[in-house]
Amino acid sequence: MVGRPRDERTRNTILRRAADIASKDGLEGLSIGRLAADLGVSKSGLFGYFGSKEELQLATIRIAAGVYLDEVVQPALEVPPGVKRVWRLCDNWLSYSERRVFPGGCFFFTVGAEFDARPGRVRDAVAAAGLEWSRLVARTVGDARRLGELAEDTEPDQLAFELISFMETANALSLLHDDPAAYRRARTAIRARLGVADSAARPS
Amino acid sequence: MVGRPRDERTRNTILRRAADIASKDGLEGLSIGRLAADLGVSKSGLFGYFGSKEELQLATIRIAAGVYLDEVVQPALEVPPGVKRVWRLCDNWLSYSERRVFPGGCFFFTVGAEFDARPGRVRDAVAAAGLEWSRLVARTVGDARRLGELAEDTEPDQLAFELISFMETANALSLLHDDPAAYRRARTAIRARLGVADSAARPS
DNA sequence: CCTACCGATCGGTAGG
DNA sequence: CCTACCGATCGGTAGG
Repeated sequence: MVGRPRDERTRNTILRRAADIASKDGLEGLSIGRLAADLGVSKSGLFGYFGSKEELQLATIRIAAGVYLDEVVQPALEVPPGVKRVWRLCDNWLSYSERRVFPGGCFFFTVGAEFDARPGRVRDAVAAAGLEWSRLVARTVGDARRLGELAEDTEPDQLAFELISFMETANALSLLHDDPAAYRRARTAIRARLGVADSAARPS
Repeated sequence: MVGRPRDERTRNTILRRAADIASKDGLEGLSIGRLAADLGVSKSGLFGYFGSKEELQLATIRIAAGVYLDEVVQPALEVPPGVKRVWRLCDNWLSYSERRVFPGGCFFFTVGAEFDARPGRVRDAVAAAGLEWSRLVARTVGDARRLGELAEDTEPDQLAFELISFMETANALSLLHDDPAAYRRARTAIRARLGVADSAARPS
């Protein structure tokens, strides 16, 4: 009953826009009045969909997680388990960041940095999403090792940490310095770490 | 004449507190009224030191850069050039983050993520500080290579990117998940990358 | 789902 | 360096 079934399309439109704004200005920088003006609706009308700013923030995180799943995770699961799937996951992530699916780069990078030193439900939701992602990367690495495609002494959590480090930092540096070279550096580092060939990325 | 020489100690106290707040809540989350209340002075009195919020933000960045220099850079320059100096620089950074010299972790990580998608002087100052740091790491790596302590085909910019990735991500994950293991992972990754022994960090 | 409003807080200023 | 204030905006509510 909550969420007015008939208006779910409108609700999704609102949240997709909210995620775009939050990727640039954060979930605190996202104001209800500005979002309403942006969408050409009244502030109290928009407010009614969520009931509080915190609920709007939490719903925005859920929508962004859906985008992330569609853009990064799902297409990688079409590749069979192994090093190639690990590479696909990383390359999809870098492409998602590079294409500015969210205009402020990775939504979860922005809001992670914003809430990492504050308590509350928003922080908990952001942290949970990040943990799920870390575990997915580690599990995918673990599969590749079990298949004999990575050294036997590979520690999945450690390698996942390293891969995620390259991705996050490419996102951060490309935004702060308007420098696409960061993505090239991340791909070089990830390829070296996985021992995959420099195939798709060297037409020039 | 700007900055009232007689009050420079007060000014420094204000700015050091401002940097602490900004490391948690960002440079936009830093409000003049809250900062004044925190320090027990009037809002307009504090305002008079800076003249605008943007000038307060820029002065806060300069103070934070000084802390960074004292905590991370200077002590590493006491070690002679080479791989050990690179390691020292990285280890100092991780310690600076881990000891919460700023309560919200690395000041520049927080404000970098906050301003990476907004134009303006604050962003430019944050980006310039980040670039200076990247170049210092790359130069230190280049020195080590020239001394024959790293492989001849080491690319300083690439290795600097990788080292910085591990540091930034340790900071981010330790905060978001309240998990000190991130620092261990970063040190493991950096040691492997530099080929330095697991000396100081394995008493247990 | 709208207009009109609430108290709180924002950056900034007047006046002393 | 203070008190007192400015208009703008914040999240949220009343009333229809």
